[in-house]
Order: sequence, then structure tokens, then C-alpha cells
Amino acid sequence: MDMEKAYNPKAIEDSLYQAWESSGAFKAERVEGKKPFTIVMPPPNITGQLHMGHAMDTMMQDVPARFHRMKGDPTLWLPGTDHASIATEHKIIEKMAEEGLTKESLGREGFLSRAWEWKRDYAGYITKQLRKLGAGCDWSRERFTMDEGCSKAVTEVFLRLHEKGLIYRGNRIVQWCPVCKTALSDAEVEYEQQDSHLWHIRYPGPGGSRGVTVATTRPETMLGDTGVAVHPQDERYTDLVGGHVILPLMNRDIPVVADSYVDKEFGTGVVKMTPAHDPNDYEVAMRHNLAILRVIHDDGTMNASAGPFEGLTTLECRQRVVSELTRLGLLEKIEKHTHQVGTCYRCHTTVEPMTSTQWFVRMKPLAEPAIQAVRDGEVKFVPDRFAKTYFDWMENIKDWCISRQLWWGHRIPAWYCRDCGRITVGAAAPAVCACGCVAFTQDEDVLDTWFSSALWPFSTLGWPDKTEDLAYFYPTDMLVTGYDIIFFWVARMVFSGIAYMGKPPFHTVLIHGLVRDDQGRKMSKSLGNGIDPLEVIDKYGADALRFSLAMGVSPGNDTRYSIEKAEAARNFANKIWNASRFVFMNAQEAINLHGRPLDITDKWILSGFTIAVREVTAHINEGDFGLAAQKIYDYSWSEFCDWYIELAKSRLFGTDDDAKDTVRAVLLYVLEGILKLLHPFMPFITEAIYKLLPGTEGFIMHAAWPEADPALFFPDEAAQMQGVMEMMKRIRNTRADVNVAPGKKTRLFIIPAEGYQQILKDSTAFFQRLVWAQDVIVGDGGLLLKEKTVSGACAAGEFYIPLGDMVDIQKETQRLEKEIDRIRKEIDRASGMLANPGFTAKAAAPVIQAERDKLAENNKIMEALNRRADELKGEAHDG
RNA sequence: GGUCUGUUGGCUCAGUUGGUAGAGCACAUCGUUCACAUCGAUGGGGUCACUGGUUCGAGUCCAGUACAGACCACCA
Repeated sequence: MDMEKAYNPKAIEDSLYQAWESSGAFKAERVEGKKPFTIVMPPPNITGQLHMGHAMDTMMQDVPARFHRMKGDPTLWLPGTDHASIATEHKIIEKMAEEGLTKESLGREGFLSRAWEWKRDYAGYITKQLRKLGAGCDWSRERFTMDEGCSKAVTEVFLRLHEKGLIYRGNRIVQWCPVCKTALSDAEVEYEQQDSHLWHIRYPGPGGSRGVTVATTRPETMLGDTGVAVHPQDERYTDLVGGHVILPLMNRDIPVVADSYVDKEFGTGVVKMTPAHDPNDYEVAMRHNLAILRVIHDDGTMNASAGPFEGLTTLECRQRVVSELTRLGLLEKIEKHTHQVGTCYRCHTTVEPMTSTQWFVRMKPLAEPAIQAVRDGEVKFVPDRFAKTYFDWMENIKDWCISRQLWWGHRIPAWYCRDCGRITVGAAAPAVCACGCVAFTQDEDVLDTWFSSALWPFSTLGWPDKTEDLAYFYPTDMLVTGYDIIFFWVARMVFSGIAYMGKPPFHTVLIHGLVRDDQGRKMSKSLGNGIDPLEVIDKYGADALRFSLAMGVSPGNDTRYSIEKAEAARNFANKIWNASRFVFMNAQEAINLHGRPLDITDKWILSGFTIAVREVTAHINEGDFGLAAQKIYDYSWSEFCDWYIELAKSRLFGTDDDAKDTVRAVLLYVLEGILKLLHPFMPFITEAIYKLLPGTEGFIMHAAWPEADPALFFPDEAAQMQGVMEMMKRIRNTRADVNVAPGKKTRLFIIPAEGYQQILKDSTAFFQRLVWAQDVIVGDGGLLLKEKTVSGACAAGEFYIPLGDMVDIQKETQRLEKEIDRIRKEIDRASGMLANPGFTAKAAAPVIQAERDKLAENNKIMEALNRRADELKGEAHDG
């Protein structure tokens, strides 16, 4: 067996992945009569490369996928990428700008061919990264949101919604990004707190009559004012309602209306109404039939309706308006004011709300069944608190603006007659218009990128065609994603699945948190604090990266990532590697464990394995990969490596061939089990070692997931073994206390407690190897010689280490007293509890029994320690 | 303004139905015997943010307070 001394991930990872992929190991097969396990991958945006968040997301999907594959479920993990309309277009434009190019200079065709090139490059790079991470997805089913099938699904959905009257086109106020020059949905606006001012501006009354003073954060929009509003119950202004005031600078008469939207307490109690550039004002304007006057262009400059201010940017216009008002003496005061300003989620430019003709989806009818599905438990969020986030959004949903003034995306399937302008919605241009015209132009706009993402769980399986994959794999089982896209994506997938497939797209939504830097900050390019997953893989291996993203993470919570975590996981991988190396050095052939005479250490480690299997399986089922990883780590390292392997050495290096075979069989059995439990987290190293394991064939990824075997579970013996181990620890501790050099051999006398006679006699070899005893004498007190010893007592019995002149009787007395103190505290605690009638009357029976047992045990220990302390007094006296 | 999360040893975090507080890293002492120094042994270190309540018993359940963070929201 030629295993390197240290585990070297680089030597195996790439070739292993290639072996998996080329053998079709990840390819999902439809098996009649068997329930599949399906995950569709949240398609990464083709805007760049994968970051730590994607690595987390990938691990979180690969773990359940590999787990279910090992459980024998036909498993499909379907990968793909997202065209990410606005985000990608934004990036491409940035890149083009470096070459001095613009969208307009290339034209639509030219731009799109560049975009497709971009897609080829980035999707290729991303899928390469996923392979590096060890993602076991079915590449034969890889999809892209703009491929032929997905595009067909998009058109189909658009037509169906339009048919049902759920898609409409209209002139409404929308969020507009003046840099991306497109409309946005409400979800695409991010609010940022900004320090600003509140300008108080006087709007005079007609003919020198009483006017009003309005307070605004956006003076430039006053050019588009078509009214002012006051609260209906505000006595200060009742006389003005129904009248007019004069809009300064523009010298326009504008009406004063009363609307309860106005807050009497805020500002002056008078709000200027700019319906074309403020969503609330728009609402008020609808109620009071105010005019709607746009004063800002799509590019964020003032238009002709702004009169003398035409051509200025909004910011320049603000300054000019303020200085003009000051000159005219109409600016009463300026207050400091902080408020939330909407910005574009892709370029972070301040958005300008403005009226615009766009396509919308009527959301209420779609949202209702989607809310019900979560309420009824058809769709479950894990952790379930995220259902609340979902409800909050779905219950207050507004119509969804789906058209974008972009080029990269699914073009809207609507056709305009060149003669009469009539709109026809259809997959292709109609042959002839009702007006007799045969010339049409397609709508210039594309759809919101989330429109296609919403269909991902079924468009990728072939919908709207009735494919075998769709019939077999839909609905899928689990969706894994970060809490940051519950609105954007999860909610929209749920209502889409219900609307078009009749069933929600998955039954479980597993939510994870964000991966932050070691100071808790978001990892971002601008901060330069990101850790590149590929660098971690390069340095520590993909398994270490994956494991470090699972360890110590609790579901749905953010996690801080530091390189130390990768290092710790790398060390664990190395530990597994070397434990395996040890096993293979001592066991070259497969040995059947069944029917072999097990000793107490075998029974102990096998019982521990049963527990590990139960816990790891349960935690993976619950989606708690942090606890699952922790259990594997502890069992493998603390129990198997630190104890069992060390205990095994006495038989392994002994002369009893039969005992040797038994311990070999157990080593191989447990190692194989550990590899399987670990495989979903660390696929590469476990696969590599599994190949070397005698008697195995095929991939571990197809091996059966371990099951708890009742025939290999021995709780009583395991508990006894723990008593022996505790004695070993106490002996080591005692030796360290009195500064006995670690390697120094000493004799050891043991007086077993009741029930421990046999096991301690059988354990002398372990004491020799693990606590540096040479002669171990297990017997009664009569064996004790008149020698100077250090000693101790624990549940399994008393122990005495003769150390001759090294023993300082005074110090030994002090040491024993410390021990006595410790035990006394235990006794006080337990007897206190048992003396409490409330406890004995109400606590569960096993809990009370456990306390009684502990008390009895500690009483015995105390007895032994006291006796020994008395003896020491005698010795001090003699000496 | 609303909702949610967090506050546990120097640091990063675990802690499943309430039953004597755990890990990793860091620290101290010791250790190269044939799996591993990417290691082993031993040790120090916490009134579980605070205040009440429920309970025989609370890190764990309830209420409130403080601090931190996230998300949502139309106060111009």
C-alpha cells in the first residue's frame, strides 16, 4: 500500500472527479417504482466566478444529494446557469466601455453576439469551478435560462398569463434606474440611508392670498408638481382645500387637495404632489384626478417640461432650483434630514421613480395558493422561521413589473402592428393584423431575469413538453438557497409551480446564511476581503473547504469564515488519511466481522459507531449539516483514532492470530463506516481511501449508507469500557501531576470496584501500552506492599503507582485532599438533589436513578480516598 | 415604524425534547516507541448580556431591558 505520509489532495481530486463524471456516476436514471430524490441547483449568475457563498450553497446541496444516492434513491441534482439579464448586461457594458464601445455603437445584434460569447466563457468557468468543488451533479442535464427549452417555457408562461388576463401592459409609476436605463421591480430596489435636507418652500396663493409652505427632500421634482395635499382633518388648511396655489418657478396654478395619506405632524403638514415621480403622490393623484407631468428623462436629465431647467441632471437641477427659490425669497428654511433612498440593486445608482409604459403581472391571484401551500405544510422552510419572511412578502405583494429596457434576456412575445399599433401577444408575429396590415415589430424589451428563474424547477425538466423526466422528477424535493433570495426567487418559484404544474416545485426549502469574513463583514469585491474558494482548494483541498463550511454552522445563520477553519478541516482530512494508512498497514485482506469473538474495546467502538450512524443520519435528514459534521469529526478523531486504534495495538502487535484477525475486522469495518458517513462532506478523500480498502469495489458514492446494526450495539459493555478509560485518564493525570516523565515505566496496582474485576484483569495490556505500566497487578488490598505510592480512585476502582523516593508524602496528601474536595462537591450536589422532595417526587425516574448511581459511586470513591489519606498520615508519622 | 436573529471560556462558534456547560483555535507544561508534529498526553480558563417569572431544577421555556446585526416599510 503506497499511501503518502501526508494527505495530498492535489494528487487525487481532479482525476477522481474525471473518473466519476466519465463513468456516468452522477447521471440520474429513472427507475420505475422507486421514488427519486431531486434537487435543482440555483443557477449561478454568469456575471463572474463563484465565491464563498456559492461554495456553501454547493456543499449544502451535494451533501443531501450524495446521502440520498447512497441510500439508493435515484438521485438527480440538476445543474445550470442563469443569464442574469440586468447584471450581466451591466458587466458587459462596463467591459465594452474599456474598449471605447457602447451598446448603441454595436447595435442589438452585435451586442447579443458579444453577450453569448460572454456566456460561453463564464458558464464554462463556473461549471469548471463546480467540478473543482466536487459537486456531484448530472452534467448531461445541464441547463441555461436562455437555452431553447427554457426560452420556450418562458414564452408559454407569458402567453398563458396574458390569456388569463394576469399579464397586462400599462402606464404606471415604476422604479427606474437612469444608468441601466430600465424599469426595475420593487424587489430590485435597495434602500440606503442617506443624510440629506428637508427644504421648506413657500407656494404663494393666487393674487397675493394665503399660500402654503411645503417640505420636501427633492426640490427638483417641484417642476413636475400638479398639486399640493393636506390632511382632511387639519384645521390649519381647511379653508384652502379646493382652492389653488401657485407653483413657483413655473408659475402654474395647482390645486390643493385633502388626502389622509398626509401626516399632519411631519414637516409643515403640506405635501407637494409630483405624481409622475413619486409612488405615493401617484396614488393620491389617482384618487383626486391630478395631472401627471413627467419632468425627468429616462437618462436622469430634466426634460422639456422642466422649462428653463431642461438638460440639467437632477442633481444640478436641485441646486439651481434651490438658488432660484432663495433669490425669490421663497425658501423658508433648510433642515437636516436622514432618509432612505432607493438605489438600483445592480449599479447602486439612485433610482428615479417615474411613470412609464411597462408590462405587469397581476400578483394577488397567483400569490394566494402559494401562501396556502406553505400554510398547509406542503412546502416547509428549514429553519421554519423563514416562512414568516415569505408570508410577509407574499401577503403584501404588489403587481410585478416584468419588462426591462435591456437587450440581454427573453424578448417579450408581443407584436405591434406598424399601421394601427394594435398589440398581438404570441410566440411569433401574426400573419395579418385586424387592420389588414402584415408588418409587425416585436416589443423591444426583455423580461425580468427572475421571470425565467421562477420556472426553473420545471422548465429544466422539459416543460411545457410532457417529458419523462418531468413526469418522474417533478415535483423536486429540496431547494437549497440563501435567505437573501427568498423574495426574488423562492416565492416566485412556488407560485409558478402551483400555477403551471398544479403542484409546488419542492417540499423543503433549506435556507442557509451568508458567509462573512473573519470580522463579520460581507465578503465583497470593493472591500477586497473575500476569500477565493479556489485558493482554499488549491492550498488545502476541496474536502477541507467543504468540511470547513459545514463545521460549526447552525441552520440559517450567517457564518464567519477564516483560513484557520480550512486548516483545521485539512488537519482532519490528514488524520483520516493516516488512520487509514495505519489500518492498511495492518490489514491487507478483507475479514468478515460476523461471528468473531469481540473484546470489550471492540464492543465499545462498535456501539459508538451505531450511535454515530443514528445521529449523523438524523442530522442530515434534518438539514443540520453542522451537527452531522461535528459528530463524524468527534467519533473519528476522539473515539476511533485517539482510543480505539491505540487500544487495538496491543492485540495487533501481539501473538494471538485469532485476536489479530478480530481487531483487523473491526478496524476495517469501522473505517469503512466512517468513510461512508464522511463521504457526503469529503467526497474525494473518502473515495480515494475506499478504493484501497480491501474487499470493496465500485465507488463509495454508490455504496450503501451505513445502518445501525442492533447486533453490534453493546451499551453495558461500552459503559464499562468507559469506566476503564476514565481510570486510564486519571492515571495519566496523576502521573502528570507528580511530574513523572511521560515515557517512564512504572508498576501499577489496581483494586477493582465491584463489577470491574474481570474487565480490569483483561485490560492489563491496555494499561501497559497507554499509561506506561510495566507490571499491572489487579487484586485486593492485601497485595499492597509497604511502598510509597501515588494513588487515586474512580468508578472502576482504586489505583496505586509505587514511585519510591519520588513520592513526597506531604504533597501527595495535598493532592489527595484536592481530589477529596472535588468528589465532595459531587456528593453534595447529588445528595442535595436527592434530599429535595420536589425532585424525587417530580423528576423522571431514570434521572433520579442516575443521580442515585452517581452518588453511590462517589461515596465509594470518597471512602477509598479517605482511607488512603489516613494511611498517608500514618506513613508521614512513621517516616 | 414593523419583523427576525444574535449576546456562552482570549478568538470563532456548538449545545437536539429543561436534568452537574462542550469543541476548534490560542495559551501553559511535557513528549520524536514502528498511522499522523497537518501529531500525542496533561492542564489553566466561563456567575451562559441583564432583570423578573414558570419549575423540584433554566444556557435551554415566558415577559421585559440593554447592546449588536439583518430584512421589510410610502412619512414627503
